[in-house]
Amino acid sequence: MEAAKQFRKRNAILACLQRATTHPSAEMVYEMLQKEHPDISLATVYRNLARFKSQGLVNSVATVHGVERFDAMTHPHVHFICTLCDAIVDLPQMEIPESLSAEAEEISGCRVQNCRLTFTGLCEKCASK
Amino acid sequence: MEAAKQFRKRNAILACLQRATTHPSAEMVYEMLQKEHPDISLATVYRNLARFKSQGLVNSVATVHGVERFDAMTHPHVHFICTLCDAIVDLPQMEIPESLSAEAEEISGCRVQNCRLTFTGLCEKCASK
DNA sequence: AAGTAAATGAGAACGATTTGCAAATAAATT
DNA sequence: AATTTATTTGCAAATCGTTCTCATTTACTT
Repeated sequence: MEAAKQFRKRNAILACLQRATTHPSAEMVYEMLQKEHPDISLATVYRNLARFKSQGLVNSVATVHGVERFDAMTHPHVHFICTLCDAIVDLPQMEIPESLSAEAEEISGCRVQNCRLTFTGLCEKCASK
Repeated sequence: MEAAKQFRKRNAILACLQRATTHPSAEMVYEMLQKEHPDISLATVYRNLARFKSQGLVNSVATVHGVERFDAMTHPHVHFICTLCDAIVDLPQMEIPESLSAEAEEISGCRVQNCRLTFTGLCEKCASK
């Protein structure tokens, strides 16, 4: 009973995402979990990310340089992506007007399920160089 | 002088993008050019898309299922992506308020260069099934 | 404890994109 | 027009993120 009970890696992956503020990629999650779970496999990270996505627990925020980035904040919000350092930050102060989706539906006849507002440019750090 | 003068493939690729309304991927551009240029190479398409992007002639609109999609309309506008058939359509009737970028800059200290508003859901065709 | 189902690790497979290199084409120079 | 130089291209190999296969381990049920 000494040996720490072996919890599912899945929980660790979700928890990692929930505490992250960096909108990490699969690889980043894998690296962040190295201390806690040195034996984790990258495949497990990918598998569980896919599962979380299909469960709606996690969203894909963007693909930056061919790398998908994730977010456990599923409530739609605004993002900023730095084109220099690839940082993705939330802009929680900005609201996406509810009315936008309705407007899009009316105009296009599409059924809108999701809305994403993303700015790109230079983040504060990179801009001040 | 009989033989048609050999124009650069580059022009054909850009022209193809400019007349396309589908926000094609590199592969789609390649296929669309088959009749006109059966000897074109996929690598050439990729190379020129990268060049156009760095020149600001073409924008990357989204990455759908790991495939990058392009647009020669560089003026920022609204897109809708169908999660069923992967179609990407413009919603030119919807405007992105200029003020949004300024607001984002004030709030975050970032330097905003670009803004993207994207809806996802079911397109008209797919919704009516 | 045995049997079944789900989760995982390791590495192979896959697919989109990039790159190296030699040949083809265009542009510049004489 | 011939020669040199720079750019563009086709092809195939390489790269890299992601997915898949399969054998093993872990959890659950009886």
